[in-house]
Parts: sequence; C-alpha cells; structure tokens
Amino acid sequence: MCEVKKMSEKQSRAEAADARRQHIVQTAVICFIEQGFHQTSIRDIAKRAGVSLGNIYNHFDSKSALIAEIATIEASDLEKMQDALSAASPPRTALDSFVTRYLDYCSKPAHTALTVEILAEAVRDPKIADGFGQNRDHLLAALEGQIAKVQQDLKAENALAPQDCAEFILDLIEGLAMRAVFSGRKATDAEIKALRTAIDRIL
Amino acid sequence: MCEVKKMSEKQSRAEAADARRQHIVQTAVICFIEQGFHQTSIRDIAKRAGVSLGNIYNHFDSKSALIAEIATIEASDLEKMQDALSAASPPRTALDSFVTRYLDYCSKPAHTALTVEILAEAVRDPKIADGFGQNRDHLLAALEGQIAKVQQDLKAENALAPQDCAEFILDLIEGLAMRAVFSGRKATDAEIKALRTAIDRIL
DNA sequence: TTATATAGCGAACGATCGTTCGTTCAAATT
DNA sequence: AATTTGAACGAACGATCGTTCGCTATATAA
Repeated sequence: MCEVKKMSEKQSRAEAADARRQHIVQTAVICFIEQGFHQTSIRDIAKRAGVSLGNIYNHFDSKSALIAEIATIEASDLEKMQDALSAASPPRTALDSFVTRYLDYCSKPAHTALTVEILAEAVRDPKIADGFGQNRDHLLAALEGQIAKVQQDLKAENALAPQDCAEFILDLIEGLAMRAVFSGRKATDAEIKALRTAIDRIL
Repeated sequence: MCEVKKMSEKQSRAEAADARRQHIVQTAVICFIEQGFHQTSIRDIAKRAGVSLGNIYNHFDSKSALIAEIATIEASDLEKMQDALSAASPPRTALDSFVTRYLDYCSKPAHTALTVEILAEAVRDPKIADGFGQNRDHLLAALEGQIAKVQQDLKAENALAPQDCAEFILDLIEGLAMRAVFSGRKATDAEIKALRTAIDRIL
C-alpha cells in the first residue's frame, strides 16, 4: 500500500535486512583478512559490525555458511576481470591490458590474505574447491579465446595449446603478485617487464 | 658409568626423549594436514600420538611453537631439492631432472595441504614468512646458477635474467602441481610436456 | 645408596567458542 | 485497530580450547 511513498527517505524492512546482511558480510571479510577464518569468532564479527551476537544467526545458518558465502563472492569477483578480455579491442591489446589488470588485482595484500585462506579451506572442503575452480575455469576460457586469436595473428608455429598457455600465464601473474605481497612491496617495473617478456615467449 | 652397555638394547633417556619429541612432531604434521592448524587441538595430537596431554608441553612451549617448528621443517625440506641442481651433470640435464623432481614434490597432496596452511599462517606471522622466503631464496639461487649456465650454452640473445627466469620456472611448476592436486589427479604427460616447452621458451 | 632431575600423566582452570533461546519491538498484513 | 511477522538483542548452554599443576616413576648423578 504505502510501499512507494517512503522508499526514498526510508528503506523497506526487506531492504534494511538485506543491507544489514551485506554489512555483516563486509565486516566478516575484514575480520577474516585480518585474523583468518578460524581465528575469527562470531563475536568478533558482531562487535565490529555493531550488531548483536544472536542477530548474525538471523542472517546466516552457521559460521561455515558465512565462510562459504564469502568464498563464493570472492571467487565471482574474477568475473569482472573477464571484461577486459571480452573488449572489442585488438586481441593483443586486450591481452596486455588484462595482464595489467589481473596483476593489480592479485597484488592487493587483502586479496592475497583472503585467497590463501580460502585455498586452505578448499583443501578440506570440496564444495569450496569447486566454486574456486569453476570461476577460475571461466576466466581461463575467456583468456584462452584471446590467446587463440593472438596466436593466429602471429602465425606462430609449434605454438603451445591455448589452454596450457592460459594456465601458464595466470600462474606467472599470480606468482609474481604473491611474491611481491609476501615481501611487502609492489612488483617493480623491471619485474613486470620480465613478466611480459616471458608471456611473449610462451605465446 | 653404564652408558655404553645398554645402548644397543635400550636407548638412553635423552635419546628416548628426542624420539618421543620427533614422534609428536610427525603426528602433529599428520593432524595438521588432515584438519589444518587451527582445527587441530593439542588433545587431538596427544591422543593420536598415544601421549598424554600435559606431556606435549614438556617438549614444546606452546601450540604456536609447534606450528612454527613444523613450518621450519617443511621449509628446510626444500634443501634436498637442491641436490639435483648441484649435481655434476650437464646443466641442461640437471635442470631437466630438477623439473621432474620438484614437480613430483609439489604434486603430493599432503605437501600442498601443509604448504597452503603455512602460507595462510605466513600472511600474519612475519617470522614464518621469513623462514618460508629464506629457504625459497636458497633454492632460487641454486636454480639461477644452473639457468645461467644453460643460457650460456644456448648462446641465446635477449635472454631473460636468470633470477626472473628461475622464479618463473618455479611458478610454472608449482602452478601445474597445485592445479593437479586441487582437481584430485596427477599432472598428465601432455601437461608435463607443455610445461617443459614453456620452460624452454622462457630460457 | 641416596638424592636429583625429568619424562610422563591426567585432572583441573579459566577463557572462549558456536549456537540456542526467550524476549522485545516495530513493520507489515489483515 | 488488531494481529502476525521477523529483525534485533544479549544472557545462557554445553563443549572445547590452550595451558597449568601436582603427582608418580624412573633414569642419572652424587
């Protein structure tokens, strides 16, 4: 009846609940990054989110459900990376800009902390491992498509299969980023140049 | 006085203590691989090792000290990998055999589980991160030496710097191994062949 | 032989964990 | 206006955590 009227000044109950839920998720992510999954208690999250302990269980079935949801969200973040690959620019340009974007993405310490945490969880939870692998496969497929085009343009002989090529390129980018994060610095220009050279050779 | 007499049939007190300590460490490793650091309790380890709860604290100061020790042991396992690199065989042969050995090493699911766990710990504990990074640097240096020789033999122009090259090669091997482990299989011959091709190109 | 030191034990401690529960209160529905 | 719904709360529960402590027994030292 009066749904529309107060939309602008005050959100509906369902909207407020969704916002609260999302706020809890975001706070949980911060806690998990800082302390890890199993060193973070529900009380930690509740306190930091300014929410009661019991209320968290109105929005999530259990702590592991909250972890699983965050793992899914983090995995689906990869989808945004595919935009750079689907762009209508020349394949080679698209690939170059993808390298830049993905390296930046992997170079964020927060991303590394969360990814490693999810990886450790994925070792024992096939459900999380699946979500992780599935989204990575999507990115891989998109990358593979561009690589095939680039190889066609290069008319390269004895080229590596695009699938292998795509996996290797991701490995190189992730490896460089992780090394930088763990030594508390950013990848140097020299390192990035070497990365691009290595990718060129692999193509 | 009677130290020597019973050495063969019964170990001295110090030896027995050392053996017990090592047995606890090995049991802890198994528990940590199966359940992760923070999902494993001291009681789990004690029970599985057939040792009393309190006795563990006669051998280790705390749970985190036990974790740190295991992280150190695992990191120093990398040293054994350098043997293949220091061998007196032709550089190219040494490098090839290293690729095989390191891929096998990284392909063990138990190794992956423990490494990911240590990595997650290293994000928040600089001491563990240092131990991890230091041992990796040693391996890297050894690999770098062989790469320099191989490049010299190839008389390649515009070759990548041996340091970068070494890091990239480790990234490729570790990436392939991790992918295989997480999908519950072994690296296929085709994948290994692709890996070797990629390494050839990078050199 | 006597004294000392230490590995081994398991009950016990205090803290904290994930989760449940009864309750309150305001929004939504009738 | 009356009723129902569900978000929000925080005390409470039972379990488990890392760690400590007093104790026994035995190898070593004196």
